[in-house]
Amino acid sequence: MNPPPSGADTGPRPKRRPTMVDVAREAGVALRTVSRVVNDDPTVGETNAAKVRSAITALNYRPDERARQLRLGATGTIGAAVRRIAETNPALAAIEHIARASGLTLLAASTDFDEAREHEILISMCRQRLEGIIVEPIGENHGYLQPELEAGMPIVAMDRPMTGISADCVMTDNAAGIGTAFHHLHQHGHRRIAYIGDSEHIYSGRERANAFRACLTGHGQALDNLVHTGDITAHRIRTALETALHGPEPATALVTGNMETTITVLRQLDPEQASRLAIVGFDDIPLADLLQPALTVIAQNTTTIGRTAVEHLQARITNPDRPIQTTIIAPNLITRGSGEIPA
Amino acid sequence: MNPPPSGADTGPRPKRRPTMVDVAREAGVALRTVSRVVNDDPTVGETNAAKVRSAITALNYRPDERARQLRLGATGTIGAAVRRIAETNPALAAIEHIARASGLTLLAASTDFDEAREHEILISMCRQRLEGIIVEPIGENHGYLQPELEAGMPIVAMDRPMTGISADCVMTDNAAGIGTAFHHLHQHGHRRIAYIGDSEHIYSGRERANAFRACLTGHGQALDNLVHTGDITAHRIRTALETALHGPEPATALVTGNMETTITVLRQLDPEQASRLAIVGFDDIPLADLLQPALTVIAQNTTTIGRTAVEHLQARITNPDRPIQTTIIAPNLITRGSGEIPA
DNA sequence: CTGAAAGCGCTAACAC
DNA sequence: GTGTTAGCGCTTTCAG
Repeated sequence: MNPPPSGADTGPRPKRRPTMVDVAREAGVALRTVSRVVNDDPTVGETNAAKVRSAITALNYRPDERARQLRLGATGTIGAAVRRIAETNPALAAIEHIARASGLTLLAASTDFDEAREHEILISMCRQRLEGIIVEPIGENHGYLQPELEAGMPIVAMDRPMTGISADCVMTDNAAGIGTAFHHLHQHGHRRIAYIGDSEHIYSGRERANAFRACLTGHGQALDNLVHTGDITAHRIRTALETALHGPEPATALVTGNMETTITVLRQLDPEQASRLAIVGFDDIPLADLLQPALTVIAQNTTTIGRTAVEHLQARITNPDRPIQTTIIAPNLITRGSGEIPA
Repeated sequence: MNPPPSGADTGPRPKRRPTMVDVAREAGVALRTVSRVVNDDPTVGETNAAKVRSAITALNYRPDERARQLRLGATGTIGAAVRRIAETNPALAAIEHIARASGLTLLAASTDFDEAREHEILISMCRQRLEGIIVEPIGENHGYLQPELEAGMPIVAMDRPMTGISADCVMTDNAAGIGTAFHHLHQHGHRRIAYIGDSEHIYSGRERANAFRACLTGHGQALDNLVHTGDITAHRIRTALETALHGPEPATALVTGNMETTITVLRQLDPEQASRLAIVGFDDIPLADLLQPALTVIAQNTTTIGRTAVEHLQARITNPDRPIQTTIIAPNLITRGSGEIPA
């Protein structure tokens, strides 16, 4: 009913943001000149530059990055599809630092361990024409990315390889890590060493379990009741622990296959047990040094992994035809106490 | 020197991705028809739709989301400028979930506790015309955002308020949390309770220290040597602990002002000390239950905070003129053992 | 040093 | 149902 407040064109400011054309009109110069000022092109007369700048502040003008990118053809952004953003992930932290140092923006999203979600995120990133994508693969079939690779979208896998397509990959040397853990416990006198790990449906779960089996047979041992894999639930872990620790030949040492397994195991152990059972966990854990005993771990070189992933991505952006590379990075043993408990 | 391989237009495929025009040509239909098919517009004949679809797969066409957004005027993306991506941050996790559920993409970046970096990220997000921004403020002066707010960019602060401008904000009730911690220890018989916290240059550090002082004076106590604030370094924490625990009237209980302080304190305590000193930490800590004694904490309702931040953002996107709101969310006491040690 | 005009890839009036 | 056409806001030849 009510008309806008009197004063024809001083009413409620229209919500449309001013564009470069508006600035040009306000400054009384050509569009081209505004563009030059905005992009710090030195070939602009000081008087005009000043007029443009004051028009910019007067109108509250901000360049639209989307239009710029559309015209330029490049987004200056790389994507990271990780399993969990917002959770400790030193590799992602490294990726962010390096991307920033290279002048790239990072668009990060969580796949949340969900294959459909991963698919959605990756396709969306492709449609946004990101310069490249780093992904911690989840799904069992990434064939749908084949067209994207062919169209020249650089994609690098981190932590596990892709399935069904061949792409660059950076990951930890799982077998070496398990070997180091086993060897360490063996050197401390343990002859019955058990392994509890993640499901063998998952690539790293499979790799690590197999590596552990190889350690056992390499030492002429049978696998009997020493290797326990599956989903990580309190119930399954408890059963595995009972089998391993209470048989006729109880294990005196334990290798846990990833961070989540390690934590679940520790929650099942009472302090007295924890002080007698030697444990080496795969993956470092925040606050591992504050536990009693402090936790000995196989720590992935997460920073190196993240850095290498960005480097591979940049190399492929520069040269799309380079051969596909897989880089395996050795983890480190960090001794803190739990792995040095004698047999 | 060498000409491209013979066969004029079958040479190495040009890197340019096909556009809608290419698809239209290939399918022998108009651009508009392709657009309709891509956007699932039902008003397309089945024969044409089929032709378009096969042209799309033949050419390996993917729509360019940037052009689409430029034309549509909306990005469907919100930004989160947090202190540390890739570190445990349940609020960020909540933001991501809700954003996704609302069909919004989340662009996350780390300010890394760096004021200049924060400035850069926020301005960049504004230039990208994100639908809105959630920020964990770092800097001491956010006046540079005033023009953005005026231009209608929705910005919500999380965890601390902005300085120098007024914007929506969601944060924890710091005073209530400190009060709860103090009261809990007091109820367990402690009469000398010390506080060690972050620098009072930081908003939450200041709020919590002041709240603790209010608790002391409210109980008729002097502040003498009981409140220690400053940067979180091992050296400063050690000094603070010595002053608090070894004076003529040693404290029997301790409130630590944030997660980092708590961890640094725990690293300074030998197990014997830890078993006698009552501690309540502000902020929950992963694995707090595995420590000995398990750590009693004031846990922020991080999920609620994240959810509320997105809700405020969406409300402001919908109605830019709504009054500015600050929401304070009470934290919870989680008793695990360390806070229930008697005096 | 500056300005007019074309076009990045897409959507949406508006004809037919 | 389908095609024509004019932009979204920017950069950039190419003339002045």
